[in-house]
Amino acid sequence: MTSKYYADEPTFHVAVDCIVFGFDEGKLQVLFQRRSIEPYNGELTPLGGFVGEKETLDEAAYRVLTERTGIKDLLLEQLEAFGDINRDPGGRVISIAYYALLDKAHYNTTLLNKFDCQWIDIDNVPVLYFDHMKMLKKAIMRLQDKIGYTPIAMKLLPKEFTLSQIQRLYEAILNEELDKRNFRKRVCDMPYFIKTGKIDKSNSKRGAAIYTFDYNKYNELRDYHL
Amino acid sequence: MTSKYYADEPTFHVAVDCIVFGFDEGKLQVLFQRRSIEPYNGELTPLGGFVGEKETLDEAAYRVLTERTGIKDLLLEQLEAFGDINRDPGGRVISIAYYALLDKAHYNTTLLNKFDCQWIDIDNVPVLYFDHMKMLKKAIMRLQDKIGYTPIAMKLLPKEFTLSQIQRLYEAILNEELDKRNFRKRVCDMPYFIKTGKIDKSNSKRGAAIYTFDYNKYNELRDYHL
DNA sequence: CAACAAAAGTGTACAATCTACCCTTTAATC
DNA sequence: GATTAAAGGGTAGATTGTACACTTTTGTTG
Repeated sequence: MTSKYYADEPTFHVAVDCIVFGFDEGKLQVLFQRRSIEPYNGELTPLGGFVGEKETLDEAAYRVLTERTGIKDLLLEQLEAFGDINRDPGGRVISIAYYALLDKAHYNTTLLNKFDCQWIDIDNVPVLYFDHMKMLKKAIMRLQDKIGYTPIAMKLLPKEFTLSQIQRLYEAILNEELDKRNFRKRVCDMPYFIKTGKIDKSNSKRGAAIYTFDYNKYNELRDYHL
Repeated sequence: MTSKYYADEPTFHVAVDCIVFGFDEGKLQVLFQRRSIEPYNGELTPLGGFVGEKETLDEAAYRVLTERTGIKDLLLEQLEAFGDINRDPGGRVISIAYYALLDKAHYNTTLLNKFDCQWIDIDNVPVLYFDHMKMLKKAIMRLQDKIGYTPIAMKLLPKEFTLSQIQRLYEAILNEELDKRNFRKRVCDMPYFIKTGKIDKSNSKRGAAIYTFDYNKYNELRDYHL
């Protein structure tokens, strides 16, 4: 890396590591990849990669995610930079941790094999190396926090969903049971959850009302309050 | 930077930038330094410096702060990594932004001149270069957020303080007036605000009760809830 | 020394929000 | 038409948040 003014300063490898969340069969899941380079070749790690000279940190994270999941519509947010000296025994690497939320339904499963990735239930995550467990914990805490005041969790669901599905999602994220009546009240009070009129019969004989999330209305209301 | 395994990957300059808050005469203030290198030599910037090969990010931030303020007891927390390609016209530099809270009473003012630093009222900050305004805004938002559920703001006050002082501090941070009775109720309900029995007459004829913050008790209670 | 000024200190009623809690509806299946 | 399995809906009580105004104290001043 050449620099006109700062040439005497040290330089570092910079990487991104993405904790990718999905939701399937009532379980919160995280996407891992088998590492294909030394050291720790073969171990599970979050989706990561080095930052390129011509890309921002966000772009690097987005590139890593899209190339390995095939999904372009996802929520991506930086967590924190990790820079302990020996965090990576392969060399000094400063890693910018991200978390991402995506709808597994859009996942290109052929990429699972190509990149040797796998989804793992959140309560079944194995030992992680480096400081990846710290990243995962931070990601979970951030997610738990943030679903309390923004509807980001909707990024984990298909465009159309039932109230029961949202509740199961929230329960999976918060790792606790929620009262059905109180939960539905809160959701239905928000004007950006729209009842489509359609009915989903896949999970009950009676059928459940199908809702969508109106991002336009949500953004309008948010902007209005700023 | 040599690396056994990652030698082919690009490397970057990595810096830390610290938004340092102080509190004086009822005003929230930020510490700036006149930049002494090109480009933008002479402009005001947050306290920053390059990360060294043998230090973590936190250590780099702490080093920059202690060497330029003389203060060792301060709250330091990472905000976010900034990595836009042209954020620094002097070269590609990835900057890890921090914010810090310290008690100006302990500030070594001889260092103000030595490092060409100055305190500026939060409502009087000039145009900032690079992405420093983003960092400042993020720091303020984080601070505003966080004082709602943790007592970090106490790091901005001397060890002993009056209730009026805390209230003025909170008002300065939140940039709004608070109801005196409600505010005092909330503070006094917390068992780690300790009335010393001493009285401060510097600001009123009547005199105000002097309190301290009991960090031990606070940590005990926090730990208990985890 | 009496009046004044300036900040400290205190309590209550109302509103809003959160929480706990169970029975009815619907339609597919047998 | 009996059974089943999930969806759907309302209320009372507790807790929390908010709005609001006067008294106390003591140094200063005339």
